[in-house]
Amino acid sequence: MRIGELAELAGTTTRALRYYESRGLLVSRRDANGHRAYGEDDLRVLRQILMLRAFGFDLEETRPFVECLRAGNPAGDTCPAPLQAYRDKLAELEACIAQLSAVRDTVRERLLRAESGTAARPPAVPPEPRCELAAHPTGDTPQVPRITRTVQHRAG
Amino acid sequence: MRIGELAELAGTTTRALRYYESRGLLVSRRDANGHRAYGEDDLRVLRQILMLRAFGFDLEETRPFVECLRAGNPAGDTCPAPLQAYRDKLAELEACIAQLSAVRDTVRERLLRAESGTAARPPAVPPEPRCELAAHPTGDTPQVPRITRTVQHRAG
DNA sequence: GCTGGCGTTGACGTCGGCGTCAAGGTCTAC
DNA sequence: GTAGACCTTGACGCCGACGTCAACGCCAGC
Repeated sequence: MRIGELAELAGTTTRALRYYESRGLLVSRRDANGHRAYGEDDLRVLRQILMLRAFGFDLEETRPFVECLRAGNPAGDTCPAPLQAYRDKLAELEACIAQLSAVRDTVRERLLRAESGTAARPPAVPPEPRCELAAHPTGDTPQVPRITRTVQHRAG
Repeated sequence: MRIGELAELAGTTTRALRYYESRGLLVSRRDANGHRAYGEDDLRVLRQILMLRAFGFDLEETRPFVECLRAGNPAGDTCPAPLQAYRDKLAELEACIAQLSAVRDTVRERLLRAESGTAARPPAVPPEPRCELAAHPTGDTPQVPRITRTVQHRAG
């Protein structure tokens, strides 16, 4: 199977596949003419990646699952590292949900005060972690939520 | 008051202030030497902006509030546009929380299955909107959650 | 042999919200 | 006069996950 076929089967683009390969997540044999050649196991790896991305894992976080698959496990998530990755992501999700709920409550309160004309404003600035929320990107592919850590640039 | 003083009073940086001005959110008089000069109302506008950013509004979304303040309202959120912005943001927050909760449930379920060794995997791909969740960026400033819409680039 | 459709690598563009130089001007204190 | 602390504009850097050219190779069918 060549790259275009694999991409279509998995519902993504050739560009994404080449990008995953550049990150070391996908590997490819090459035909005599240099074209990438894939098999069924590559499709499984790719689907694993895409599913996790859909759950909000960023690419690097999918690596333990990919390695687990490559190690021969039929499911990519039964090794210790993927299990821990699940737990970490769950904790992240819980924290973000709590955070967003707190913000929602604060915004709701401010809306009520503003509607009633009661101009009260405690600084009311919630705590540390950040949650970014985004609309669906292109509308052509069935998009799915995404959760990403975004530690900002501060290194010189 | 000059830019450094204003920035420190509001707990931000001069770079941010110049950026806000470049976006048309802050306006500045100039001293004879070309230095920016600010007053108390500029501090109010700036605080409004920073508070909303802390709630997850992106810069452009703070504009109605700024305009409401400039229109003479003591609170920036009693005009129709800011009220609607509050409501929109609330709806966005609710949607994102629901989305993240659904993902959390799915991930939790997959964790349980993987822990028990039961390799079952329905595609289980949740719906459309995206939520991005990020860690605190630098750790030096008291950071706060952020919610942003990120409609991706597709225009040519 | 020529068009069309696939593939290849490389490199720049995109998004927001600033950080971080760089190269200079201004004012104050010593 | 000179060091230092402030200010100015301009421009590039950063982050992830690709999109989007550009310029080329390979192969099939006409």
